Order: sequence, then C-alpha cells, then structure tokens
Amino acid sequence: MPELPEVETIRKTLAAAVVGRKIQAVEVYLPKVIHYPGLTAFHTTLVGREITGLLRRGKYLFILLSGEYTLVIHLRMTGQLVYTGAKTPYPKHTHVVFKLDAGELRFTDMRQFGRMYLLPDREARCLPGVKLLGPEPLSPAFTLEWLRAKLAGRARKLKQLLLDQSFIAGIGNIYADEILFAAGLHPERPAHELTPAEICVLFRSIQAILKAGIEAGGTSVRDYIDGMGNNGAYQEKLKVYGREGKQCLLCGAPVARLRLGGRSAYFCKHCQQ
DNA sequence: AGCAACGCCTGATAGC
DNA sequence: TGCTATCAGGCGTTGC
Repeated sequence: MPELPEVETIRKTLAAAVVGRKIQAVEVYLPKVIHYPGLTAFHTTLVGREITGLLRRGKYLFILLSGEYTLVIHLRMTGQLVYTGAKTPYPKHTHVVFKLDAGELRFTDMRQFGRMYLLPDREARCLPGVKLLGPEPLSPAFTLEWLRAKLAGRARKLKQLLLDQSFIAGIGNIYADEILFAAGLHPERPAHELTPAEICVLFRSIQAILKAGIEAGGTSVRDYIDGMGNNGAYQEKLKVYGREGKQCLLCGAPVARLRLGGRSAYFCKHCQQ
C-alpha cells in the first residue's frame, strides 16, 4: 500500500518520464474515481495541458499542469500510476488513461479506493484531506520540539497516533510498525507516557525509517509498483511487518501481532516493552 | 473535541 | 473440487 516512501518514489520515477509531456486525450473507465469535477469538465480541462511538475504531500500526489491547474491523486490501498508505451495492453483494473504526446500515464486500482481531483492550484491545497494533514516528517517543520509538544497530554496509543494523518502526514501501517520497532516502543504505549529520551528515539526512528524506505524505492509487499512499473526493495528490510511468528531479528523471540483499531500491529514483545 | 466503528472494494487464502 | 468466510487497510463519514 502506497505510503510516504512509495508515493515519493512514484513521484520521482514518474517525473523523469512525464514532465514536459502534453495531455492529448483522457479515457475514464470507472467514473467514480474522478471525485471532482464532473466527467465532461475533467476531460475538457485536462486536454491540451502540459504536465509541468510533480509534488507530494503526505500520501497525496500532485500533478501540476500548465495554466495553474493541479490533478490531485490518492492511491489509497491498491492504486497504481504507471507510465508506459501506448502499445502495451491495458492491465486488469485500468480505470483512467492519460494519453500523452509520447506514451501514456495509466491509473489501475484493483480495489477501486483511489481518488482523483482536478482543481485550480489554490483550491488543490484546500482539499479537506490535504488541508488537515500534519507536518511532513522529512521537512524542517518536523522537529523534536514539535513532537515533544504534540505528544504531551495525548492519551492515544502510539501506533494510532502515527497512523493519524492530521498528526503526521504520510505514515501507514507498514512504516508505523517498522518505526516503533526501530524505536523499541510498544505500539500500545500511551503517547504522553514517553520519556524525553524515548521521544528523541521515536523522532529519529520516524525520519530514519522513512528515509530508508525512500532509498529502497518503497515496499512491494503486495500491489505497490513505482511509476515505471518496477518493484521496490524495502520489503526485504522489514523487521516486523508481516512477520508474525517468525524470529525477531534482534532477539530471536517470535514476532507478535495484535489488532489495533481494526488493523494488524506487528511487534516484538521483548524488544518493544 | 477526541476517538472508535463502519463502509467501500477485489483477490488471495484458509477451512470445511 | 468448490464453496464460503476472512483478511488486507486508508480515509471519509457517522455516532458516541
């Protein structure tokens, strides 16, 4: 599932292929993907525009277009955005195709959760899901002091706080588990219980794990591929996610799993007290 | 306000 | 073999 490192990898790999390309036609096979505007406006607004850049905010991808328009895309669980030659047959679950002056940009999504919004630049930043995002964990806005202040007085469990996009932007289930393992912190620890030293380790772990994920080109554990259709490599570095019952790579104890807010949390009972 | 539960979706897998 | 139940989980919505 595309989290911050995956969306960042898609952004980088796609930018090399599509920036400077012109949109010549758009095909929509699953209209509900287009959340705004209506289908007719979606087509007429896009055709003829040039892709001028790609930005990422949290798990959102912003495709910047000439004339100050932005196509905002959220891939949710199984969305894929791939640049390919026009002759390649459409894979299953291809829902939107942007025909460019060279090649095509295709959106496929098995579970149909992904969404697109086409808006003037100013309004794109005001989308409810975007406006409410917390700080970018790899930006200067994210500091140890900020984290310390935000954790104080929060009774929530650490894992659920890390997954809250209005707290910090871009962390999903896989990296949340890996971050907490790297920090040696139990996923159910109430946020306000952390000592200054633990907050410092958590802060460093958030940045280190996300950076490592980006350097590896993301985690291809199920559906994720980058903008050129290639797998990432971080799945080979996962320490706890998806490893229930297997030996902890630090202490050898079996990796445990518990359910938190309807999703799995993998952790080591010995290393994360 | 803060937080938990639910619905959306298809395919892989487990169990009978 | 073939059926059904369960699970994967981000996020907008709803309700406590």
